[in-house]
Amino acid sequence: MNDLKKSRITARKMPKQARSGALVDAILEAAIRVLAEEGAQRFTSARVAERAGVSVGSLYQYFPNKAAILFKLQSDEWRQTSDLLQDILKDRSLAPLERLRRLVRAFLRSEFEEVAIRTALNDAAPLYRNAPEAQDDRETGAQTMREFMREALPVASEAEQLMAAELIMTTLGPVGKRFSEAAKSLAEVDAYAEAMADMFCRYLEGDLTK
Amino acid sequence: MNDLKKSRITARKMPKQARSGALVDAILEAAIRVLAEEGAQRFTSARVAERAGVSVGSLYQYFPNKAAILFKLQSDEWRQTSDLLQDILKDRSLAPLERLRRLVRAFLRSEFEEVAIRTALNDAAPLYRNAPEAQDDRETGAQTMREFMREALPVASEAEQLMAAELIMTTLGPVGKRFSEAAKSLAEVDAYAEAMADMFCRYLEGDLTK
Amino acid sequence: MNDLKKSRITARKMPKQARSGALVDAILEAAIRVLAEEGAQRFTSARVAERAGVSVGSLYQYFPNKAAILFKLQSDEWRQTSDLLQDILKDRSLAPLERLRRLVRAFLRSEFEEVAIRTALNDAAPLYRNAPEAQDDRETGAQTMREFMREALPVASEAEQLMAAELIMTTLGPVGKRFSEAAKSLAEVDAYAEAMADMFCRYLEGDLTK
Amino acid sequence: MNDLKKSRITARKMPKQARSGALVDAILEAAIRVLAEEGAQRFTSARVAERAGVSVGSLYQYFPNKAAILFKLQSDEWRQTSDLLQDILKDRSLAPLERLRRLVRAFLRSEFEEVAIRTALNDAAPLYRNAPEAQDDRETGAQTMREFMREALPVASEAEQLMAAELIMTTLGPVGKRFSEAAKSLAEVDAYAEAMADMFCRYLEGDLTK
DNA sequence: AATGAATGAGAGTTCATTCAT
DNA sequence: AATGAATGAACTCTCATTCAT
Repeated sequence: MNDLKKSRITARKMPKQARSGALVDAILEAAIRVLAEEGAQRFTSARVAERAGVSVGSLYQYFPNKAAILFKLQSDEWRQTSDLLQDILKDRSLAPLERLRRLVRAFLRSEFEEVAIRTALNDAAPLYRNAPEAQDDRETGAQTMREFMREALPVASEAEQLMAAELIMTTLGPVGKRFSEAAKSLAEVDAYAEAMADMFCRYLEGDLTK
Repeated sequence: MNDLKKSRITARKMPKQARSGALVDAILEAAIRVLAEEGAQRFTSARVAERAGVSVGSLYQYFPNKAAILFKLQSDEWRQTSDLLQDILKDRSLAPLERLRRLVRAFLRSEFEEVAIRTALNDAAPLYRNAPEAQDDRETGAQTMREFMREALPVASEAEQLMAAELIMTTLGPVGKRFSEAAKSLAEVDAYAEAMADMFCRYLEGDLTK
Repeated sequence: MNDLKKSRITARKMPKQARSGALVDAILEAAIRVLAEEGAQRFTSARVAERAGVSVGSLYQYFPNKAAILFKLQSDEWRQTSDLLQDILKDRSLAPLERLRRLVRAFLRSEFEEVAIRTALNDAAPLYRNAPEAQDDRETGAQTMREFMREALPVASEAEQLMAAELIMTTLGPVGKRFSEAAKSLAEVDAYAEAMADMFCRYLEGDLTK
Repeated sequence: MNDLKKSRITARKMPKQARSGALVDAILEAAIRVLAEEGAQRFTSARVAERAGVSVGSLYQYFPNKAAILFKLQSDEWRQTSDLLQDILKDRSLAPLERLRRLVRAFLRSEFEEVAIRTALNDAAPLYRNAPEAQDDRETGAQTMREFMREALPVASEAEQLMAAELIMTTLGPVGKRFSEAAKSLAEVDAYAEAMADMFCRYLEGDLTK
């Protein structure tokens, strides 16, 4: 494989027209299919182009290199998760811990629906991990979680709030993935979600009532 | 349990056949060095052989393919973790939750010491993951954790015990890795360990006292 | 001399439309910049078009292929040299050998000013060399030199005159280039010019006084 | 890197040794054939390997990259020229200027014999020019020429000697190439050689008798 | 006329694995 | 047993040129 000496990973062209936007979409969808059906190892630029019904040349007109495609995919995933966090954690109509419980459930379900892609994308991480922009996307979600903690743990110190946010963010991702890989049915996913949510809630209750 | 040659990451000498054992060890040590210093992407059989001071041909005499080397490494890692679990969780001289706390601490520290290898090994996972034996190694550790749960959560139902065991096993690994990647000092590692242990303990206390 | 476009043929006898003339100029200037700044290897039609602020399509409307651009550039260079030869060698107010000396000096200085382009253009020679028109441009300069020799070597045989003309024309070009590459200052360029002129003059004096 | 066997461009006397030596030779000979028959633009690693009856992989076992092959070829050329200079210029049984005349003749003839290769190799110069070792080979020949000048121009200043050496070395190469490209017969080559030699000799006589 | 998206052959290079010695 | 030369498919990426809009 190629090393990422030039980590210019942001897309080459901004899709001005519907046409190129469609092409970018076609490429990304093809990329997802290749990733899900063939795995990270067989994720090649030629294969993606072919699946997208596009020439390799076109592919490279929209993405500077293979890593950029993967990065875009991952970026979209993070945005999706970030949205989920916002939608659920900021909903003040529910008690904080209830929100957290719903988040865990929603997150695990969304992971479960896309196990194949998420796993393959994870396998491909070494290819795009070094890109500096990768951090930005994560940060948005992390921020939301920290805000949530300020609300959920009003009596805890700031350090405790930060640690709680970090611990839960860190746990949610990889553990969610593992569980959605292991689960065989939606019911099982929900069972796992319940257990994880229990763990998180009891952890936070400790800091809440101390 | 399989009759896999026992050579762990912290190389221990082989009993059986001194010669081939030494060779296998040399290869595995070289593999670790290549992995840690050059990363999963540059982990090639030629490079491993060269670092081991062995010909590629010899390498293929002891390992059927590149994946087998990685698998062995991973297998050793699991055995190490398994030993850790046994040593700590079965020590009845301490209260269960104290044992769990110590386990988390010990686990994170051991991860921290070998971040480079563990990360690279993880990156290489797609190459060896499909091997069926992979499950066996994990199972030993999981078994130990389940036994621990039976002792720690005597009043909980078996389903609850199983879920608790699975949840903690699943969390320990990837979250441990993340934290040991993020940590900059041993003190920070310990802080993370403390938080994780808190989470686990409060979770178990819930089931313990219900 | 510095500005290629000043002595360019297209600038003078541009046919059809002033507009396309401007476009051609823009392309050629961009081509020079690309050549000088990026080198022959990175001289691509896309790059030239972009630098010229023109679409690739337009580029191909004025030049049948990439080689044609390079050929035009080279052609302009030859015309420049040809003009230099005419201006200096035909100036009857000076003694022939003094004219030759001035030519050498002027030529080396002009080469020195444009080392980057000339070197890159030379590197790209394989791409345009096969064009048959290439000879024509050279011929004009060669003709001037032959006429000069008739005047400078009146007692020599025609064969000697021809050979002298060819030898000096052949030497001037590549040796001029080499020296202007090697030289670090204008003074050094002049020193080289002096030596070359000495060589030429002594050579011609031999035929002159035989 | 491997130690590359020395083979000249005219693959006359290569003592067959180890297998790898033969392979390197086969590659270099194939490279010459590709260069001469197909030109610099079609000089690709695949083509060279195929012509050598070898796999691309083997090619890359002996040369780190394409440029290295070209560089080796060029290096051999320089050694050859260097040898020629030594053999002829150091022969004290002849008068200096007679030696110079013979050198010019011999050089032009050897160029003439290998026009195709030398031209193609020159076209490929951009690919290997940047290698720092390239200078070393040139230096040997230049040194010989300087020594010759000390002998041939005993009364001239050192600066004059150096300039004469540089001027003649610089002229010999590219002008020799041009002439051998232009010449249609050996007789014509010799005629060119005579003219060049005249020029050099008259130039040196000026400094000799000043 | 002008555009620039699309093409796809072709380039250089790597590497897991084999097998004659 | 041990070696390491040899293989060649596979990979990423480039670029001259065309052609629908």
